[in-house]
Amino acid sequence: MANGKADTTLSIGELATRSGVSAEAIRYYEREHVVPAAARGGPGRYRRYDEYDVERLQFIRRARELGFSLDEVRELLALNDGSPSRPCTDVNRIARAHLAQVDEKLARLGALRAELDRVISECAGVVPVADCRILSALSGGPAHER
Amino acid sequence: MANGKADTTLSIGELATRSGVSAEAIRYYEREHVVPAAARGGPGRYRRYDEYDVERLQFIRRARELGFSLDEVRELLALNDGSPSRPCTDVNRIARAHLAQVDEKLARLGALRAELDRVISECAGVVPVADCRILSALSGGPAHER
DNA sequence: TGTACACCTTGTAGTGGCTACAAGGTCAAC
DNA sequence: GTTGACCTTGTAGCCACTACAAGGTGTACA
Repeated sequence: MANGKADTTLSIGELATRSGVSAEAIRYYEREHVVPAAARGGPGRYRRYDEYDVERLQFIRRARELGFSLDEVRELLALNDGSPSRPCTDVNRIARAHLAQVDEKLARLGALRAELDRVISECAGVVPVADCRILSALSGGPAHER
Repeated sequence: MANGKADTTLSIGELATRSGVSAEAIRYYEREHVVPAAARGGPGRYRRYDEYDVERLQFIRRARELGFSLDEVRELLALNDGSPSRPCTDVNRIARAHLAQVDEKLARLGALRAELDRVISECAGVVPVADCRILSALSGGPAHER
């Protein structure tokens, strides 16, 4: 209570600046129960935050940057808040499942990229539209697709 | 007019089956002016289609599978419909710009994947939550992030 | 001719994770 | 007291659909 850190209070705009999460996103997280409803301190009815909230939002931002969904972020936060002596099996499960999803997305995008590249490479861009290999590929050209 | 192909008429459901595009998506494309409003033929007011529409929808489906946006699809269709003797410069431009976007997305996703993998590899999943490297990385661990 | 039933119609809401307003309220400083 | 920056809630928009509701139509068969 007297640690000189937790009793600084911040507005949502200050929290936004400090955490790197926009004020609108913070309100959105509150609506979506990713973070609890902020206390409305002081004389008025504005949301008030402290250093703990800065850390929390930074946690969320980093998780989002790694591509975790808000559902996953909620779970990770709950695990982070839970019993500190429990093994981090669930954290690992969530992270590995997410990695697997990212790998899938990469594989799909890589295949798409290869196909797109193949289609493009057949066309120099100077022939008449009627002979364009890109368009003929999309029209069901002979090269692939069945 | 008497080529035995163009005068077969199809319902939206049949077009969906033949083109591989759902009936709901076809109606959506009509609303979004990706395809023109269908004729309402026959005795009632149902949409009627022909073989030409099957080809059109297949074109759209293939372009979508390659990740082109509906805006890009509209442009590609217009070029495909335009003067057949014009050079396919614009087709090439659209396709190459799209490829560049895909490459960007791949690079970002690859970097994210590497970072996620790094974070995960530091944690065997059996240590207490309090010592979990995944959570400490998200909390602003010492390894990176600033 | 009746009727069952598959299919179609339009319109609306939801997806994810926000962003971008609009219209008005509050706070702090001067 | 007044300015002006900041905050409030609520709503709409993004993308490319999907899903559903409530009702209309087409056709096959009895």
